[in-house]
Amino acid sequence: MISLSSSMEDYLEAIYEIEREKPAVRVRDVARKLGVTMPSVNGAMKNLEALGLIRHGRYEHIELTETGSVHASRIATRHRTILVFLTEIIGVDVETAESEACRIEHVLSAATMDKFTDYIARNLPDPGIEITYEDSE
Amino acid sequence: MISLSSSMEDYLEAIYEIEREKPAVRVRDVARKLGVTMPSVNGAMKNLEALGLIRHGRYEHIELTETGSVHASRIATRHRTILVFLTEIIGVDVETAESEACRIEHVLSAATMDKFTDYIARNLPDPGIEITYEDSE
DNA sequence: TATATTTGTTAGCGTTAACTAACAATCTAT
DNA sequence: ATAGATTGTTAGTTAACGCTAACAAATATA
Repeated sequence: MISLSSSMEDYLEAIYEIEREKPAVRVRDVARKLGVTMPSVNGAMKNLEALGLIRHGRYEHIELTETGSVHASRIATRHRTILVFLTEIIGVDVETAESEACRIEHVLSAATMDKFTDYIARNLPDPGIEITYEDSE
Repeated sequence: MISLSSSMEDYLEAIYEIEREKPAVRVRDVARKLGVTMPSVNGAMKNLEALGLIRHGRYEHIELTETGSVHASRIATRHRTILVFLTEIIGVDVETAESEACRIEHVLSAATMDKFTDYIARNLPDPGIEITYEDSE
């Protein structure tokens, strides 16, 4: 099981999101999305490439590998879960929730995440949200 | 408003807790509680002293200042709130919740903490009502 | 009291991860 | 085709924060 730092998880997640927004992911996009400089992205990309999570030729665009994609989507799911939880259940405003989800997503165990998912499924006040969970009733 | 790193908050909180367990707080105690070496504690103490949050003479015991105490108790309260939330509401086991509370406590805004407190107050399982927050099948 | 053990400190190193400055490649538009 | 803008890279710095090794003070004990 690959274990990544919060920082590397952020990069991976950013790439994953940009992949869904644009035809190609470039260093510049990642830098912009995360609010860091391009050299920082460059260093991180070397790191993620060494871990087999992305492919990135010099001056080329960035791609997630299969493994990288699996990891990234796991992180993205955590993010969404925490976001829904904070906004829909706890009542935190979207902006705050967004920024706090970014940090919480790195610190919860898989087991706790599952409990969150279950709890949300059973307690969502408004069932008409675009994410559907299993019927628990 | 003083802003501390997660690491410094951990040290402050540890001192606060040890103060309630023992007559004097020593470098050794903090090191043991946080699972770091004494030199690490030493460095952190210099840091916290420079910030006016503790007093610590060479080879002497460690004390929280008034400001330090206020900060530390705020962190401790966050910790307890998150712990209660994870165990009582979400149903995470105490051990996992303890370790995750340690990390979440550093990343939530005061506003979000308030929402959590409110939510807990409104949703703490009441012995008189049949609410299940664990999978009870 | 002298020595051993425990506790505290200092110095110096390694890692992570950000940054700036300078340089290189690529792309765009004339 | 080439000048200028944009994007990417490299090198080197900085800061936080952990560590080990070595030394110093304090405490306990023979």
